[in-house]
Amino acid sequence: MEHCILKVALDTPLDRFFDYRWPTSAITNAEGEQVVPALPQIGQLVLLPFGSQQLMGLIVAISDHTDVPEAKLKDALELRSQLPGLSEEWIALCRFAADYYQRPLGEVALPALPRNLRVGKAGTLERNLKKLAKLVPALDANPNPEPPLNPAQQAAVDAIAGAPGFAPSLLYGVTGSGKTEVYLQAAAKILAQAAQAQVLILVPEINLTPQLENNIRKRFSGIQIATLHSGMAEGERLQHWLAAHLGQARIILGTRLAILASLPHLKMIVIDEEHDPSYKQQEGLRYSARDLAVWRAHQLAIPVVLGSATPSLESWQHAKVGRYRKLELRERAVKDAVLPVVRVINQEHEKPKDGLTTPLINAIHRRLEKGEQSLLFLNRRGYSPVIACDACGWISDCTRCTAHLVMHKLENKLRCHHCGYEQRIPRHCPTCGNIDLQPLGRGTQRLEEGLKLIFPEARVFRIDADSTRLKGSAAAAFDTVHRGEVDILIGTQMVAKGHDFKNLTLVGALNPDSALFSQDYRASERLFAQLMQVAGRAGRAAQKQGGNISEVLIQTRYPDHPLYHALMAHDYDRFANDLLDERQQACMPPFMYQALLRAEAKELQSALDFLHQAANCCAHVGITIHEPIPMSMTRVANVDRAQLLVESVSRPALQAFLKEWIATLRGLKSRLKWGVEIDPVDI
DNA sequence: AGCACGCCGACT
DNA sequence: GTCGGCGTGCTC
Repeated sequence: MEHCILKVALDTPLDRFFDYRWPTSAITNAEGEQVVPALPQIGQLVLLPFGSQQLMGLIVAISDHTDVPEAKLKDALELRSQLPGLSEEWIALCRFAADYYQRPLGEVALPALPRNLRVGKAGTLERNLKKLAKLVPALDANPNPEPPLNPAQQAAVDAIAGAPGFAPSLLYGVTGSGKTEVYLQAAAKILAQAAQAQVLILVPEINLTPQLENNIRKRFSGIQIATLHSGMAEGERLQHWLAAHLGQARIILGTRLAILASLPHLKMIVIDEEHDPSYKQQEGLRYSARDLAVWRAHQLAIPVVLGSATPSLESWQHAKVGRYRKLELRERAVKDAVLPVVRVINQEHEKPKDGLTTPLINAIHRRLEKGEQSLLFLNRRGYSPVIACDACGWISDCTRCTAHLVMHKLENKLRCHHCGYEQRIPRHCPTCGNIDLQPLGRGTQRLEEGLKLIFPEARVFRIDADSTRLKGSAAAAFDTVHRGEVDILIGTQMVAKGHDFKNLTLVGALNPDSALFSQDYRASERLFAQLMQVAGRAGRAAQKQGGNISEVLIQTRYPDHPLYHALMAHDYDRFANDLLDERQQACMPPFMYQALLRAEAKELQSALDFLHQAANCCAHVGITIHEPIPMSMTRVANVDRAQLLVESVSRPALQAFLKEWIATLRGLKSRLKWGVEIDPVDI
């Protein structure tokens, strides 16, 4: 019998391919019939015996010889020939990501596929393919009536959809400036240019931006739209993935994981809110969907649009030096909309009562009188971040983490937000017995309690991760606000994204100061974006006759901080340029390339020892290796974590060093858990 | 990473 | 007597 050799990538940390036999001449099957096996192709999936388990592998090469000894070589079990193979471009994308993030190809490519494709039986796949074939795709990609654009929007659409080849654009415009309309009309043009063209639109979190999905579906009611995000059920996920892979879905809307979808006719990528931290995966393969999107666009020579009111400094710098075209939308495109007035309230002069200063309380009163809504933004859930005993100094620390137990009064629980530990709130101090335990600080629950006392007649409503724990309840909560059944909305960062509250004219930001002096140098950049975004919830349709001007009031102890000044002046340009200058002078990203080696162990010292050993095990010319340090939150769930920062002004030099370094570290055979992160965002 | 094999402690 | 702890070695 004749065979060929399949070179296969597998989802294992072993950085090599595995060889398997596949028959190329007729064989006898179980029923005793002679059958000719399917001809394998690069990009197809195969089911394989691997050790004692069965795994799905991706064929990356087909050959007629192998260096693997005959005794070790095994036969592949099943070829998934029903499914068109993954394209060479897709494999190249995975290979790039694998190289860039220093992982084996199989660890990138296979987890990027729907689980049902990897572990499911052939029958599941066939059923899904049949279901899709029945769904005859409507092929009318013409958009429904499009609203007129202002000149800046029109120029942006023309620039994006008119330029052939790789053309990255930074679409810079405040909330309400009409970025979405630019995406939609640019997408319409791209879809019109080629009969099969696909457009990928990435959003930070799909569940928080249902309005965008609705807009897309309404506009393009004639074509199939696929959505891809982590909250989907596996069956649904497979359906949508297949629709994209087979080219049936013409618009693909998804979160960061959608950047690794198979899109055979991809002609444009949009990254909405490109600065958003959720584009960076924070576990496993820590990739940046935004960066991969730009690479993918470059690979395919297609346009990519990065949209934001507060672009990341990385993108800002690219635009500054001309690598990206900056397309600016200065006016608010929404009818009658004006920018909200942003003011700071000096907390040193105006002492807050129940967390609220008098000017803020008065501003809320004015909205209540006019029947308008107010939003109070407090990025801290629970009742109070910690409770303490006045008598002996005991505080509610988590025994398993370097963190406080947060008081959740409604559930009568102390809860660790990092490891999930919870206990009843103690009636008296566990060390001295004092019954007078004090909640320190203020979370959304406590703010809600205070507001109900100050405004007994108002309908106060809270939206945070606790109030929306049940699936689907977040959407219901937002609907309640949209229906006008809420006067005062309290929310964490959950409310900052996407939602356009028509009747909301006041936003109060409580206690944002801590980010100003954070260890993390990116904290102020994030704070600006967050405040800008939450400010954008107000004032989209404000200033109807008799209505209040939309107002954003920030309670701070540092009213003169440049960040607040820039916010009041709506001047992100200056803020970003100043930050970039600082970064350049301090040799920080984007003027420096970084990687982080993390280690975890039961004892902090063994993690630090490993990192010290790592720091001294390799030659490093042109690479700076910093001192190993415990992570700022050292212990989580009884595991101590430490990290080692590595940086270079040359990315190729850093990449080359890392490759060698990681190989050496693997050779150390250390028993503790470690990993390397490229372009870390929180250090 | 899984997973099996392998050699030493407390239990029906 | 065996169930099970996790050390180490392999996966085409």
